[in-house]
Amino acid sequence: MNARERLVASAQDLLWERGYGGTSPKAIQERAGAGQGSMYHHFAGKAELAVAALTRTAEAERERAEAVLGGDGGALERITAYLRRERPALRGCPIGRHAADPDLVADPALRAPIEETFAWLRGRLAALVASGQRDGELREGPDPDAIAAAVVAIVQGGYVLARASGSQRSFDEAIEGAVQLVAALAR
Amino acid sequence: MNARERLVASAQDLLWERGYGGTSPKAIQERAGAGQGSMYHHFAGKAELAVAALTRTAEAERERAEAVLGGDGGALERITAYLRRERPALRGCPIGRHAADPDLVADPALRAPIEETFAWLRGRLAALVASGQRDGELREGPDPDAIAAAVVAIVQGGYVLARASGSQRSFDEAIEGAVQLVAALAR
DNA sequence: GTCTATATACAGATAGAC
DNA sequence: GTCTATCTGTATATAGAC
Repeated sequence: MNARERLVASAQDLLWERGYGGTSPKAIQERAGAGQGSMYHHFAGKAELAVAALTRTAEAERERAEAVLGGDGGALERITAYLRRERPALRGCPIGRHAADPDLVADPALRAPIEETFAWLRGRLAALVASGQRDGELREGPDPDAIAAAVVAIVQGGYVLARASGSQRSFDEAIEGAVQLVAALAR
Repeated sequence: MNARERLVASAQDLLWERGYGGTSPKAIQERAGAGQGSMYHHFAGKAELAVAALTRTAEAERERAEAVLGGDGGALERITAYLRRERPALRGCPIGRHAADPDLVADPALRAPIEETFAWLRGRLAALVASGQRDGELREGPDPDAIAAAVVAIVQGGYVLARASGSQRSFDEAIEGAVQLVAALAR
Protein backbone atom coordinates (compact mmCIF):
# COMPACT_ATOMS: atom_id res chain seq x y z
CA MET A 1 0.00 0.00 0.00
CA ASN A 2 1.43 3.40 -0.95
CA ALA A 3 1.46 6.41 1.32
CA ARG A 4 -1.72 7.86 -0.05
CA GLU A 5 -3.63 4.64 0.57
CA ARG A 6 -2.16 4.27 4.03
CA LEU A 7 -3.22 7.82 4.88
CA VAL A 8 -6.79 7.16 3.79
CA ALA A 9 -6.95 3.87 5.68
CA SER A 10 -5.52 5.45 8.83
CA ALA A 11 -7.95 8.34 8.56
CA GLN A 12 -10.83 5.85 8.25
CA ASP A 13 -9.79 4.12 11.47
CA LEU A 14 -9.26 7.31 13.44
CA LEU A 15 -12.43 8.99 12.19
CA TRP A 16 -14.42 5.95 13.31
CA GLU A 17 -12.78 5.92 16.71
CA ARG A 18 -12.45 9.62 17.51
CA GLY A 19 -14.62 11.53 15.04
CA TYR A 20 -13.60 14.42 12.81
CA GLY A 21 -12.95 17.01 15.52
CA GLY A 22 -11.07 14.49 17.61
CA THR A 23 -8.72 13.38 14.86
CA SER A 24 -5.56 15.39 14.20
CA PRO A 25 -3.51 15.32 11.01
CA LYS A 26 -0.53 14.38 13.12
CA ALA A 27 -2.26 11.30 14.51
CA ILE A 28 -3.24 10.19 11.01
CA GLN A 29 0.32 10.61 9.77
CA GLU A 30 1.79 8.64 12.64
CA ARG A 31 -0.59 5.73 12.18
CA ALA A 32 0.09 5.76 8.44
CA GLY A 33 3.84 5.96 8.90
CA ALA A 34 3.88 9.05 6.71
CA GLY A 35 5.31 12.50 7.33
CA GLN A 36 3.68 15.92 7.24
CA GLY A 37 5.03 16.62 3.79
CA SER A 38 3.59 13.40 2.40
CA MET A 39 0.12 14.13 3.68
CA TYR A 40 0.06 17.70 2.43
CA HIS A 41 1.39 16.56 -0.91
CA HIS A 42 -1.52 14.16 -1.44
CA PHE A 43 -4.26 16.21 0.20
CA ALA A 44 -4.94 19.93 0.53
CA GLY A 45 -5.58 19.48 4.25
CA LYS A 46 -7.41 17.56 6.94
CA ALA A 47 -10.85 18.15 5.44
CA GLU A 48 -9.94 16.84 2.00
CA LEU A 49 -8.37 13.69 3.46
CA ALA A 50 -11.41 13.18 5.66
CA VAL A 51 -13.73 13.40 2.66
CA ALA A 52 -11.72 10.68 0.91
CA ALA A 53 -11.79 8.49 4.02
CA LEU A 54 -15.51 9.01 4.71
CA THR A 55 -16.39 8.31 1.09
CA ARG A 56 -14.55 5.01 1.21
CA THR A 57 -16.13 4.04 4.54
CA ALA A 58 -19.55 4.90 3.12
CA GLU A 59 -19.00 2.68 0.08
CA ALA A 60 -17.98 -0.22 2.29
CA GLU A 61 -21.02 0.19 4.53
CA ARG A 62 -23.38 0.24 1.59
CA GLU A 63 -21.86 -2.96 0.27
CA ARG A 64 -22.24 -4.68 3.62
CA ALA A 65 -25.86 -3.59 3.85
CA GLU A 66 -26.67 -4.64 0.30
CA ALA A 67 -25.20 -8.09 0.95
CA VAL A 68 -28.00 -8.66 3.49
CA LEU A 69 -30.80 -6.58 2.00
CA GLY A 70 -30.38 -8.08 -1.44
CA GLY A 71 -30.23 -11.62 -0.05
CA ASP A 72 -32.68 -14.48 -0.04
CA GLY A 73 -36.11 -14.60 1.57
CA GLY A 74 -39.11 -12.33 1.86
CA ALA A 75 -39.11 -8.68 2.85
CA LEU A 76 -39.56 -9.37 6.55
CA GLU A 77 -36.82 -11.95 6.57
CA ARG A 78 -34.35 -9.63 4.89
CA ILE A 79 -35.17 -6.66 7.12
CA THR A 80 -34.76 -8.89 10.16
CA ALA A 81 -31.44 -10.14 8.83
CA TYR A 82 -30.32 -6.55 8.36
CA LEU A 83 -31.31 -5.70 11.93
CA ARG A 84 -29.61 -8.77 13.35
CA ARG A 85 -26.38 -8.40 11.42
CA GLU A 86 -23.48 -8.53 13.86
CA ARG A 87 -22.27 -5.12 14.90
CA PRO A 88 -19.59 -4.15 17.44
CA ALA A 89 -21.87 -1.56 18.99
CA LEU A 90 -19.40 -0.19 21.52
CA ARG A 91 -17.29 1.10 18.67
CA GLY A 92 -20.19 3.15 17.37
CA CYS A 93 -21.38 3.40 13.79
CA PRO A 94 -18.56 4.40 11.40
CA ILE A 95 -21.05 6.57 9.51
CA GLY A 96 -23.72 7.67 12.00
CA ARG A 97 -21.28 8.75 14.71
CA HIS A 98 -20.38 11.77 12.58
CA ALA A 99 -23.85 13.27 12.88
CA ALA A 100 -22.82 14.52 16.31
CA ASP A 101 -19.95 16.66 15.01
CA PRO A 102 -21.04 20.26 14.39
CA ASP A 103 -18.09 21.13 12.17
CA LEU A 104 -18.55 18.09 9.96
CA VAL A 105 -22.28 18.65 9.67
CA ALA A 106 -21.70 22.30 8.76
CA ASP A 107 -19.40 21.41 5.86
CA PRO A 108 -21.38 20.09 2.86
CA ALA A 109 -18.42 18.18 1.44
CA LEU A 110 -17.84 16.37 4.74
CA ARG A 111 -21.52 15.72 5.36
CA ALA A 112 -22.27 14.40 1.87
CA PRO A 113 -20.99 10.81 2.34
CA ILE A 114 -22.99 10.52 5.57
CA GLU A 115 -26.15 11.97 4.10
CA GLU A 116 -25.95 9.84 0.97
CA THR A 117 -25.43 6.63 2.90
CA PHE A 118 -28.58 7.13 4.96
CA ALA A 119 -30.57 8.30 1.94
CA TRP A 120 -29.60 5.14 0.06
CA LEU A 121 -30.28 2.88 3.03
CA ARG A 122 -33.70 4.38 3.72
CA GLY A 123 -34.65 4.10 0.07
CA ARG A 124 -33.48 0.50 -0.06
CA LEU A 125 -35.46 -0.48 3.02
CA ALA A 126 -38.54 1.44 1.91
CA ALA A 127 -38.52 -0.39 -1.42
CA LEU A 128 -38.30 -3.68 0.45
CA VAL A 129 -41.28 -2.80 2.64
CA ALA A 130 -43.28 -1.64 -0.38
CA SER A 131 -42.53 -4.85 -2.27
CA GLY A 132 -43.56 -6.87 0.77
CA GLN A 133 -46.85 -5.01 0.80
CA ARG A 134 -47.43 -5.61 -2.92
CA ASP A 135 -46.69 -9.29 -2.48
CA GLY A 136 -49.26 -9.52 0.28
CA GLU A 137 -46.60 -10.50 2.82
CA LEU A 138 -47.02 -7.28 4.81
CA ARG A 139 -50.06 -5.30 5.90
CA GLU A 140 -50.82 -2.31 3.72
CA GLY A 141 -51.46 0.41 6.30
CA PRO A 142 -47.95 1.42 7.36
CA ASP A 143 -45.99 3.90 5.25
CA PRO A 144 -42.87 2.28 3.73
CA ASP A 145 -40.78 5.46 4.02
CA ALA A 146 -41.68 5.92 7.67
CA ILE A 147 -41.02 2.28 8.54
CA ALA A 148 -37.67 2.45 6.74
CA ALA A 149 -36.66 5.58 8.63
CA ALA A 150 -37.66 3.95 11.91
CA VAL A 151 -35.63 0.82 11.18
CA VAL A 152 -32.51 2.82 10.34
CA ALA A 153 -33.07 4.97 13.41
CA ILE A 154 -33.32 1.97 15.74
CA VAL A 155 -29.92 0.74 14.62
CA GLN A 156 -28.39 4.19 15.07
CA GLY A 157 -30.07 4.66 18.42
CA GLY A 158 -28.89 1.22 19.46
CA TYR A 159 -25.31 2.39 19.06
CA VAL A 160 -26.08 5.39 21.27
CA LEU A 161 -27.57 3.19 24.00
CA ALA A 162 -24.66 0.76 23.89
CA ARG A 163 -22.04 3.45 24.24
CA ALA A 164 -24.00 5.27 26.91
CA SER A 165 -24.30 2.11 29.00
CA GLY A 166 -20.91 0.69 28.10
CA SER A 167 -22.62 -2.54 27.08
CA GLN A 168 -23.28 -4.34 23.82
CA ARG A 169 -26.36 -5.77 25.55
CA SER A 170 -28.19 -2.46 25.20
CA PHE A 171 -27.76 -2.55 21.46
CA ASP A 172 -28.93 -6.14 21.26
CA GLU A 173 -32.01 -5.33 23.31
CA ALA A 174 -33.03 -2.45 21.04
CA ILE A 175 -32.57 -4.72 18.01
CA GLU A 176 -34.68 -7.42 19.64
CA GLY A 177 -37.42 -4.83 20.22
CA ALA A 178 -37.16 -3.74 16.60
CA VAL A 179 -37.50 -7.32 15.40
CA GLN A 180 -40.61 -7.80 17.53
CA LEU A 181 -42.14 -4.55 16.31
CA VAL A 182 -41.39 -5.23 12.66
CA ALA A 183 -42.80 -8.74 12.97
CA ALA A 184 -46.17 -7.14 13.63
CA LEU A 185 -46.12 -5.79 10.08
CA ALA A 186 -46.82 -9.27 8.77
CA ARG A 187 -50.25 -9.84 7.34
CA MET B 1 -27.23 34.48 38.62
CA ASN B 2 -23.78 34.22 40.20
CA ALA B 3 -20.61 33.26 38.36
CA ARG B 4 -20.82 29.60 39.31
CA GLU B 5 -24.37 29.30 37.99
CA ARG B 6 -23.51 31.19 34.81
CA LEU B 7 -20.57 28.85 34.22
CA VAL B 8 -22.77 25.77 34.57
CA ALA B 9 -25.48 27.21 32.31
CA SER B 10 -22.92 28.21 29.66
CA ALA B 11 -21.32 24.78 29.82
CA GLN B 12 -24.75 23.19 29.32
CA ASP B 13 -25.33 25.22 26.16
CA LEU B 14 -21.90 24.59 24.70
CA LEU B 15 -21.87 20.89 25.55
CA TRP B 16 -25.18 20.51 23.75
CA GLU B 17 -23.96 22.40 20.71
CA ARG B 18 -20.35 21.24 20.42
CA GLY B 19 -19.92 18.21 22.68
CA TYR B 20 -17.30 17.66 25.35
CA GLY B 21 -14.24 17.49 23.14
CA GLY B 22 -15.39 20.50 21.13
CA THR B 23 -15.96 22.74 24.12
CA SER B 24 -13.02 24.67 25.55
CA PRO B 25 -12.85 26.17 29.04
CA LYS B 26 -12.14 29.50 27.40
CA ALA B 27 -15.36 29.37 25.37
CA ILE B 28 -17.36 28.56 28.49
CA GLN B 29 -15.80 31.44 30.38
CA GLU B 30 -16.47 33.90 27.61
CA ARG B 31 -20.12 32.92 27.30
CA ALA B 32 -20.51 33.10 31.07
CA GLY B 33 -18.76 36.44 31.33
CA ALA B 34 -16.35 34.95 33.84
CA GLY B 35 -12.55 34.88 33.88
CA GLN B 36 -10.14 31.98 34.07
CA GLY B 37 -9.59 32.49 37.77
CA SER B 38 -13.29 32.38 38.49
CA MET B 39 -13.80 29.09 36.70
CA TYR B 40 -10.81 27.39 38.32
CA HIS B 41 -11.91 28.66 41.70
CA HIS B 42 -15.32 26.98 41.44
CA PHE B 43 -14.25 23.85 39.56
CA ALA B 44 -11.10 21.74 39.52
CA GLY B 45 -11.11 21.79 35.72
CA LYS B 46 -13.10 21.25 32.56
CA ALA B 47 -14.18 17.73 33.48
CA GLU B 48 -15.62 18.70 36.86
CA LEU B 49 -17.56 21.59 35.35
CA ALA B 50 -18.84 19.32 32.60
CA VAL B 51 -20.09 16.78 35.14
CA ALA B 52 -22.05 19.53 36.90
CA ALA B 53 -23.51 20.73 33.59
CA LEU B 54 -24.38 17.24 32.32
CA THR B 55 -26.00 16.32 35.62
CA ARG B 56 -28.22 19.36 35.43
CA THR B 57 -29.14 18.73 31.80
CA ALA B 58 -29.96 15.12 32.67
CA GLU B 59 -32.29 16.20 35.47
CA ALA B 60 -34.10 18.58 33.16
CA GLU B 61 -34.52 15.92 30.49
CA ARG B 62 -35.93 13.42 32.94
CA GLU B 63 -38.46 15.99 34.13
CA ARG B 64 -39.56 16.74 30.59
CA ALA B 65 -39.96 13.04 29.86
CA GLU B 66 -41.86 12.33 33.06
CA ALA B 67 -44.27 15.17 32.28
CA VAL B 68 -45.45 13.19 29.24
CA LEU B 69 -44.95 9.61 30.43
CA GLY B 70 -46.73 10.24 33.71
CA GLY B 71 -49.63 12.00 31.95
CA ASP B 72 -53.19 10.96 31.19
CA GLY B 73 -54.34 8.11 29.01
CA GLY B 74 -53.40 4.50 28.41
CA ALA B 75 -49.93 3.09 27.87
CA LEU B 76 -50.07 3.39 24.10
CA GLU B 77 -51.33 6.93 24.28
CA ARG B 78 -48.56 8.01 26.62
CA ILE B 79 -45.80 6.30 24.64
CA THR B 80 -47.11 7.95 21.48
CA ALA B 81 -47.19 11.31 23.23
CA TYR B 82 -43.58 10.77 24.31
CA LEU B 83 -42.57 9.93 20.75
CA ARG B 84 -44.42 12.92 19.30
CA ARG B 85 -43.16 15.44 21.80
CA GLU B 86 -41.72 18.41 19.92
CA ARG B 87 -37.96 18.19 19.51
CA PRO B 88 -35.60 20.51 17.62
CA ALA B 89 -33.88 17.56 16.00
CA LEU B 90 -31.21 19.50 14.13
CA ARG B 91 -29.73 20.53 17.44
CA GLY B 92 -29.26 16.92 18.43
CA CYS B 93 -30.12 15.33 21.75
CA PRO B 94 -28.56 17.19 24.69
CA ILE B 95 -27.91 13.82 26.34
CA GLY B 96 -27.52 11.25 23.58
CA ARG B 97 -25.10 13.30 21.49
CA HIS B 98 -22.42 12.62 24.08
CA ALA B 99 -22.37 8.90 23.32
CA ALA B 100 -20.22 9.72 20.29
CA ASP B 101 -17.40 11.26 22.34
CA PRO B 102 -14.69 8.69 23.15
CA ASP B 103 -13.13 10.74 25.96
CA LEU B 104 -16.46 11.33 27.67
CA VAL B 105 -17.48 7.69 27.38
CA ALA B 106 -14.12 6.59 28.78
CA ASP B 107 -14.52 8.70 31.94
CA PRO B 108 -17.03 7.11 34.35
CA ALA B 109 -17.83 10.43 36.04
CA LEU B 110 -18.65 12.08 32.73
CA ARG B 111 -20.57 9.11 31.38
CA ALA B 112 -22.68 8.58 34.52
CA PRO B 113 -25.33 11.27 33.86
CA ILE B 114 -25.80 9.96 30.31
CA GLU B 115 -26.00 6.33 31.33
CA GLU B 116 -28.40 7.04 34.19
CA THR B 117 -30.74 9.07 32.03
CA PHE B 118 -31.16 6.25 29.52
CA ALA B 119 -31.42 3.63 32.25
CA TRP B 120 -34.21 5.60 33.89
CA LEU B 121 -36.00 6.26 30.60
CA ARG B 122 -35.87 2.64 29.48
CA GLY B 123 -37.16 1.47 32.86
CA ARG B 124 -39.96 4.01 32.79
CA LEU B 125 -41.08 3.00 29.31
CA ALA B 126 -40.76 -0.72 30.05
CA ALA B 127 -43.00 -0.32 33.11
CA LEU B 128 -45.54 1.46 30.94
CA VAL B 129 -45.52 -1.33 28.37
CA ALA B 130 -45.81 -3.96 31.10
CA SER B 131 -48.74 -2.18 32.72
CA GLY B 132 -50.43 -1.91 29.33
CA GLN B 133 -50.04 -5.66 28.93
CA ARG B 134 -51.47 -6.35 32.40
CA ASP B 135 -54.44 -4.09 31.66
CA GLY B 136 -55.16 -6.01 28.48
CA GLU B 137 -54.55 -2.91 26.35
CA LEU B 138 -51.45 -4.41 24.70
CA ARG B 139 -50.65 -7.84 23.33
CA GLU B 140 -48.63 -10.01 25.67
CA GLY B 141 -45.97 -11.45 23.35
CA PRO B 142 -43.48 -8.56 23.05
CA ASP B 143 -40.87 -8.07 25.76
CA PRO B 144 -41.37 -4.76 27.60
CA ASP B 145 -37.62 -4.17 28.07
CA ALA B 146 -36.90 -4.75 24.38
CA ILE B 147 -39.78 -2.53 23.24
CA ALA B 148 -38.64 0.21 25.61
CA ALA B 149 -35.07 0.04 24.31
CA ALA B 150 -36.35 0.19 20.73
CA VAL B 151 -38.51 3.24 21.46
CA VAL B 152 -35.64 5.13 23.05
CA ALA B 153 -33.36 4.08 20.20
CA ILE B 154 -35.75 5.38 17.55
CA VAL B 155 -35.72 8.82 19.10
CA GLN B 156 -31.93 8.83 19.33
CA GLY B 157 -31.57 7.52 15.81
CA GLY B 158 -34.03 10.13 14.61
CA TYR B 159 -31.63 12.82 15.77
CA VAL B 160 -28.84 11.14 13.82
CA LEU B 161 -30.92 11.01 10.63
CA ALA B 162 -31.98 14.63 10.98
CA ARG B 163 -28.46 15.93 11.43
CA ALA B 164 -27.11 13.71 8.67
CA SER B 165 -29.71 15.00 6.21
CA GLY B 166 -29.83 18.54 7.54
CA SER B 167 -33.59 18.22 7.85
CA GLN B 168 -36.07 17.98 10.71
CA ARG B 169 -38.26 16.00 8.30
CA SER B 170 -36.05 12.93 8.69
CA PHE B 171 -36.63 12.93 12.42
CA ASP B 172 -40.37 13.33 11.98
CA GLU B 173 -40.48 10.45 9.53
CA ALA B 174 -38.68 8.08 11.90
CA ILE B 175 -41.09 9.08 14.67
CA GLU B 176 -44.07 8.48 12.40
CA GLY B 177 -42.71 5.02 11.65
CA ALA B 178 -42.27 4.39 15.36
CA VAL B 179 -45.86 5.41 16.05
CA GLN B 180 -47.12 3.05 13.36
CA LEU B 181 -45.00 0.19 14.67
CA VAL B 182 -45.97 0.74 18.29
CA ALA B 183 -49.64 0.95 17.33
CA ALA B 184 -49.39 -2.70 16.28
CA LEU B 185 -48.79 -3.60 19.92
CA ALA B 186 -52.46 -2.93 20.65
CA ARG B 187 -54.57 -5.97 21.35
C1' DG C 1 -13.75 35.24 44.43
C1' DT C 2 -11.70 37.27 40.55
C1' DC C 3 -7.83 39.12 37.91
C1' DT C 4 -3.59 38.95 34.94
C1' DA C 5 0.64 36.65 33.72
C1' DT C 6 2.90 32.71 32.43
C1' DA C 7 3.68 27.81 30.80
C1' DT C 8 3.55 23.40 28.09
C1' DA C 9 1.60 21.01 24.65
C1' DC C 10 -0.89 20.34 20.44
C1' DA C 11 -3.56 21.76 16.06
C1' DG C 12 -3.15 22.65 11.48
C1' DA C 13 -0.68 24.32 8.30
C1' DT C 14 3.34 26.62 5.05
C1' DA C 15 8.23 26.75 3.04
C1' DG C 16 11.87 25.12 0.91
C1' DA C 17 15.53 21.55 0.68
C1' DC C 18 16.36 16.97 -1.18
C1' DG D 1 7.04 12.44 -3.23
C1' DT D 2 8.98 12.99 1.20
C1' DC D 3 11.65 15.38 4.82
C1' DT D 4 12.63 18.92 8.36
C1' DA D 5 12.07 23.53 10.02
C1' DT D 6 9.11 27.04 11.19
C1' DC D 7 4.82 29.57 12.30
C1' DT D 8 0.37 31.21 14.43
C1' DG D 9 -3.20 30.04 17.23
C1' DT D 10 -5.62 27.36 20.73
C1' DA D 11 -6.24 23.98 24.81
C1' DT D 12 -5.85 23.51 29.46
C1' DA D 13 -4.08 24.62 33.00
C1' DT D 14 -0.95 26.93 37.27
C1' DA D 15 0.80 31.03 40.10
C1' DG D 16 0.35 34.71 42.64
C1' DA D 17 -1.48 39.51 43.17
C1' DC D 18 -5.64 42.02 44.63
